[in-house]
Amino acid sequence: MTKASEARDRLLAAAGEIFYREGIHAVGVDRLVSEGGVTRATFYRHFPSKDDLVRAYIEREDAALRALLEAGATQASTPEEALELVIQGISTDIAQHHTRGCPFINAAAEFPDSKHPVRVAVKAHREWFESTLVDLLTDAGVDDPAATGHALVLLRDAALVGAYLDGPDVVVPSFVSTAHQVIAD
Amino acid sequence: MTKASEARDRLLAAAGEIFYREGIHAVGVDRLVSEGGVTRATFYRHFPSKDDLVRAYIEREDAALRALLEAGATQASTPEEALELVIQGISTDIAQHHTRGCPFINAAAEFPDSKHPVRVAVKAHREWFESTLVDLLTDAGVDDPAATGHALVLLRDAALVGAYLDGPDVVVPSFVSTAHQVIAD
DNA sequence: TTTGAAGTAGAATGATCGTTCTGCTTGTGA
DNA sequence: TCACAAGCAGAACGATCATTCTACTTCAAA
Repeated sequence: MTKASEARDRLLAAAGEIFYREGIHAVGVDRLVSEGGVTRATFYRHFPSKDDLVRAYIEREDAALRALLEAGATQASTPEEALELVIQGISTDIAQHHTRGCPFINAAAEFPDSKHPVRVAVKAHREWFESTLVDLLTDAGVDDPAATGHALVLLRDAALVGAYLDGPDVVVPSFVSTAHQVIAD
Repeated sequence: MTKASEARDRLLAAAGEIFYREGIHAVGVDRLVSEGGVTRATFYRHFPSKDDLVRAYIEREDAALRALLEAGATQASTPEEALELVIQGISTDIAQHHTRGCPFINAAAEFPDSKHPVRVAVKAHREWFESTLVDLLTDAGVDDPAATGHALVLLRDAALVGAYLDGPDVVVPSFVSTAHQVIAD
């Protein structure tokens, strides 16, 4: 577990907001420390470099989505209900919080090297998300859960990107109906 | 029409390659002029600022895709055939050229301001692409061409992003089959 | 009681950013 | 012939980049 630290939490929270809203290479350490209410020394005490803060930001987004899915999984009584909760959870998440696209896709756009820690973290997130969907689809008895799971991952990508570039009002309903269609087979 | 200039063409071609492969904020003018075989003075003679070069890069990508679709449209004898050529054209384009994601989505990730010229150019491209698809779908007599056209735009987004992050071998076939399914209704 | 880690504040590093400048050469149209 | 735009080469601008540093304070555990 990461050590508890108010300053670290403040910095990471501010960085998450700014990185998502304005991009990663576009914001400097000056912005990060001033908006985080933290000094440069404190920054580099907790993160060896800016890249490490970026990786922590990606892993934080990953953890948030895992929590979202786990909440749905424990709340549901059937696999079908769990799938429905996942779809609804993603929809409200897109409409309310992730209005600037997919944090993982956006980060990947800025890091072309697939071996960079940020890209590795993005890959890990996508693999977890897909395998979790495949498990749910298998439990629900869907035909070809592997292909359906992959299709749902792509659908979520499209929904997040589309909500950013075309607006959520058109895209989110389209995502919900297409997701149902894909699951129903 | 833009004035003919070897140096300008060289610079724009090199910039297109580098921006797409490595990102936009990540590459400086030094790289652009050295890889383009052009001096700084020539750079700023043709483009008032780096932002203008970025906009030219986006518009160049837009023009290339318009050419791709127009080639398919003139080659096909029926609307159904034209749609098929579009799907196949996008597929081979993703597998062969656009292996680093969607240039428009990637650029949008780096430019949060929706009024920025780059974002305006991206929006114009997406609106043209969607309306062109809707026209084709209307000619082909598909039910609800507006919704189907929008779904196809999202599918292409997902295919480009997925091919970059998960690999084209899994994603492109999935794109083709889902596109057919959406058109068939 | 004391040691040390964690915090604040701010100066300073060298590198790179986008942009502008001075000179010199070349080719083309008036 | 000559004027001028387009190209070359490279220095220089101030600003900002990520990172490191010194100096002082606070506070909890040993």
